[in-house]
Amino acid sequence: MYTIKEVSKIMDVSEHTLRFWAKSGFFPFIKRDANNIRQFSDNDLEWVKIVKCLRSVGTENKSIKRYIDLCIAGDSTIEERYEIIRSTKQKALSQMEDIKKQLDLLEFKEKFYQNLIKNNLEDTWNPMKRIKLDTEAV
Amino acid sequence: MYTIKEVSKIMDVSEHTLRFWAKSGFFPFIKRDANNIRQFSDNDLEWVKIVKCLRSVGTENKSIKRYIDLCIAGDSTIEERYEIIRSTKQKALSQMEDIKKQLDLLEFKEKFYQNLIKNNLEDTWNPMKRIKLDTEAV
DNA sequence: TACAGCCTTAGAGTTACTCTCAGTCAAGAT
DNA sequence: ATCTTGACTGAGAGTAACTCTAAGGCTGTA
Repeated sequence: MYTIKEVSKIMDVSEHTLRFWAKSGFFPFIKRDANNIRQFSDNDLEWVKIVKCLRSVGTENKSIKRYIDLCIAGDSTIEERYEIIRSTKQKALSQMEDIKKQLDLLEFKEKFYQNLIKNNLEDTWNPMKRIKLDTEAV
Repeated sequence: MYTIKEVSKIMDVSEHTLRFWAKSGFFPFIKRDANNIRQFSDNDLEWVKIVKCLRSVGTENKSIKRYIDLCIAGDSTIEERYEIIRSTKQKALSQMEDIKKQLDLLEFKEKFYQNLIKNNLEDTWNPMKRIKLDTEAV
């Protein structure tokens, strides 16, 4: 059993956010002790994990709540849950593709600046060697 | 030369957002025609592209403005711009890693639901075959 | 008795849009 | 000559998902 502080450290989610998510109905199974303090079980950590996963792919909290509610509802919702997971996976894959493209651009810029720095150093004695690319400001 | 509507389509950014970004000082080079209408050049599209790139990796608008201002300032800011690009690239790489991890979880869940669906269909005549994983709700 | 750690509700602040007016202007079609 | 379209502006409300502070309360330990 873990306190909210421990869960915050283990899962790298702020206590604020964990309480916010709890209030949003994302963790319906968390037990409380005699003093009303949340006691996260290992299984509860799995719920934090899936919520984190859905959030990190940009799933809205409303849709996360929907998924949780479907889980609670039981076996009759399995197909809908399966579809949610599948479409989330597709979303994650297209995000991967997007980040790859952005990485290409960033690597191009990185090399561009590396060359620029090299040339500028040479400029110390040869000011004619400057190169500019059209995408860069004067 | 492109109108804002065309740029919106080409770059897949809403006109609202383009004007918002323009007002934020992200496109200092856009020319206007006699009627004050923005005329995006191909070079301006490159600026939209880098802004999109920085945003998609989660760079704050404040930092994007900083980068643009450094570009305007000229050669003396090349090293700082290089560092920004490098750290942004690192950020993108760690986001890739994160998405990969989330994909692992989503694929695990996907298979889990596939099995569940298979077993539930068999349950039609054999109700004893049900399997549940502890991470799933009743 | 002080303090740390947990709890609650309420509410303000933040970021980056997102959208809706309301009003202006100019070019082209009817 | 008027109407429609597409662009512009500024103001301002709304949104999501936090993020943080404040105020107050309980409990177990030093």
